[in-house]
Amino acid sequence: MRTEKMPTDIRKEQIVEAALAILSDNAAPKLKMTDVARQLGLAPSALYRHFKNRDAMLSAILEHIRTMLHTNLEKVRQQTDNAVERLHAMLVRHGRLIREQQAIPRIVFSDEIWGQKKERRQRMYRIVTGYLAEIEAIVVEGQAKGEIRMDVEARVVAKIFFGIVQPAALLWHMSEGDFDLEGHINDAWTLLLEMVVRR
Amino acid sequence: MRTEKMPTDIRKEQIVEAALAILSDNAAPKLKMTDVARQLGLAPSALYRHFKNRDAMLSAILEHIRTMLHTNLEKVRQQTDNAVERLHAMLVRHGRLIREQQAIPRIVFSDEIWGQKKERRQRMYRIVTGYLAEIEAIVVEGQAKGEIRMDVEARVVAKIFFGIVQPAALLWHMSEGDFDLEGHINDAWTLLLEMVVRR
DNA sequence: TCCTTATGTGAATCTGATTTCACATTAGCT
DNA sequence: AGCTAATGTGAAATCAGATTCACATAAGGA
Repeated sequence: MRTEKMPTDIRKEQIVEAALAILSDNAAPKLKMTDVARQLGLAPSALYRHFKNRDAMLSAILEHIRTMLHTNLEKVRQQTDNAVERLHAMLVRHGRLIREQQAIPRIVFSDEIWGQKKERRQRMYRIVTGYLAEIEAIVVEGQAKGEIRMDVEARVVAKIFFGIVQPAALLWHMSEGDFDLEGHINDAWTLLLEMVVRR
Repeated sequence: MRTEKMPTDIRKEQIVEAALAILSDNAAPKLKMTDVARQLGLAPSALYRHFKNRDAMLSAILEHIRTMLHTNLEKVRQQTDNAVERLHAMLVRHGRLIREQQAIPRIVFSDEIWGQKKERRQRMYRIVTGYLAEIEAIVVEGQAKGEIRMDVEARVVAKIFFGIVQPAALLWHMSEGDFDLEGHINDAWTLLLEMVVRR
């Protein structure tokens, strides 16, 4: 295997992506430096040229996930102006994300997060609540434009949204793809829709 | 510390409970044999008198959790006959469970489950789906008695229920108790109620 | 009470992973 | 082309935690 030298900024990206790929692969229990290195055809020690240690690498991964979520949201915002449609689009996209990026729930729930570093848990908490806040914002805008009924609290809708997506990820995961992801999302959407637009 | 000899059936119980206690303690990252032993004032090696290995111990813990969930449900069934009240009672109890037994989400999400053993993941999947099935049953009974509208699928209600409880656990956890658990459950209940009884 | 066996112990071992280090190579600048 | 700093490597050090084992002890039945 040919392993070229890479400028560290690119290599860092590659490492993060390799890590996500590994985590998305159902077989992988815990993220090992060795595995990440192999994925790139590098020696484990090479990783330390780019990250101080495993911990720093994990931080970079977290950041990458945050960005993915945010980007997702931006795209939906551009895709349509209507709040209800936006919520739906978010759900659908999230379904895809769950399929393709199993890494996300994997990380969110992993011991890495819950372990030692209180700091990391807080970081994750901020990512999640930040995401919720963005969804909430969509709802609030929708309410202002009369697309969404006023008497449900936006904050609650956001949490319900989260509540659709998160267990779906979990169940899909546990079932090794057996769980009917789309079905669940459709069902949930029907109810959410009714909840949000009807009186 | 005085450490008496214990018949293995009692000791097993103690070990499982010690493990849960450790996991419920926010400080604990991963469940270490050493920690479990210390909690009981035993030498680590003593644990191996009661469980073949760490893995067997984890299995016992899973089983214990399954029992807890099931017991919870049984109590609610006895508490009231009305399906809607039952759902509410379940929510409230679950809130308590989240507070007191942080161990449960901890285990459910842990690497222990997702790691190596496919078998264990399946076991967990069965526990969760079993629980969902029981909630679904409550809904179905409620529908038969006219307490719950017929045109929402029981299966979906069960998942929504799960969707209320699970993210709550996660957020409460991440926030180190800062997250407004009761508020969330109340809000969610209001919506669920409307969804389930209104047309 | 005596014996047998289950339970407990501490030290040693095994395992699997992260990390460090001295050395090699390549990229890219002048 | 030649130099230098950045990147990569393999072997070895380190670490943490699970597990084993030979030995100790106490519980409970005969």
